[in-house]
Amino acid sequence: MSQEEKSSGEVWLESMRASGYRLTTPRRVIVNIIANSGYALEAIEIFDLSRDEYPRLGLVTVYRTLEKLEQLGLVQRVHQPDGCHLYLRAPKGHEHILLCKSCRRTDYFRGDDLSELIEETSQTSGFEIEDHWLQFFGVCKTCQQANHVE
Amino acid sequence: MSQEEKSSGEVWLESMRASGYRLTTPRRVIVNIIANSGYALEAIEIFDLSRDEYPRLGLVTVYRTLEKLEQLGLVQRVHQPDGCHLYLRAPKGHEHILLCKSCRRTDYFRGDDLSELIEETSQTSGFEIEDHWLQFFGVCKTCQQANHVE
DNA sequence: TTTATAATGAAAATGATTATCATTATCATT
DNA sequence: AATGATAATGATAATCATTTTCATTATAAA
Repeated sequence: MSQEEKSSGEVWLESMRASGYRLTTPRRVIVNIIANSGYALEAIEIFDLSRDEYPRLGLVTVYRTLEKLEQLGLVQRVHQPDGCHLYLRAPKGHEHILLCKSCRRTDYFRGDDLSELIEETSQTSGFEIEDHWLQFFGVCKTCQQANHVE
Repeated sequence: MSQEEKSSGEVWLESMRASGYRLTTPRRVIVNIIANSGYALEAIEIFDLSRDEYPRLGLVTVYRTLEKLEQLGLVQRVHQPDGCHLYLRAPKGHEHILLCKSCRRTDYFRGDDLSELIEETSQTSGFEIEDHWLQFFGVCKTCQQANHVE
């Protein structure tokens, strides 16, 4: 909690470097856009926002960078009932995602320990359960107010 | 539990009719494919399976029928970490989806009552939570065995 | 510096989904 | 059973997100 503290973006870049990826300007720009956004973004939105800083960026590089960040567990591709392929900071530890349906604002919450239910469901179904999703969808405070005015 | 019992397909078709949709051969065929499948299917797979029974079916009709079945809450579009747009029978009541990553076999489980967590998260975040997803992903018994043989 | 090669971006290709529109089928009414 | 309004269909074309290809450029280790 001093000036020494690293931003998420810096941490992500270090993580990429540690995995043997080269640090390039396109990657720096893309990473910072996502790490500093409180919203789930489409690839094309990340592209547009990044080009404000680095106009000769190619859309392909956005896709390639997203792919790597996803593999490193830093970014999560988000799926929603009525669409998919939005990207946001991956939840840490036992966090889960809370997403505004209207503006795609992102929040994270800590929830039930699902390990018991997972164990129980494994037994009953015979499945070996490897992943789980617990996601909430709703309307954030700002969008609730916006809709009231009408 | 007699011969009188209606198959899921028949129930879905009645529900479509009740909503004012006409009952057509393409719809009957598509509905039965999905209702009787234990797997989450892609649109193109539903198309191929349906054409065994009704060869002049158009792919567009599959998409249109899926859209309606989804609106009626009978079919759910499934999203997975590494892809989306698979279709399966929607979970009923408090059921949740369990999906095999390997063969897309579908199962359903009953789980935690999330209402308390939802209430609590609403308070903390200020979000008005409207929907939630609890999904498990794993490997079904059959695929576990298949992988052992090698 | 130099150099091997990872990364980039432009362009083309692909593939899933959607829109258009003339034709056909359903079903309420006769 | 026949009629007719119109919902539904399917062929085709259009759209749009994502991926592939490949010549050029930038990174970072030596």
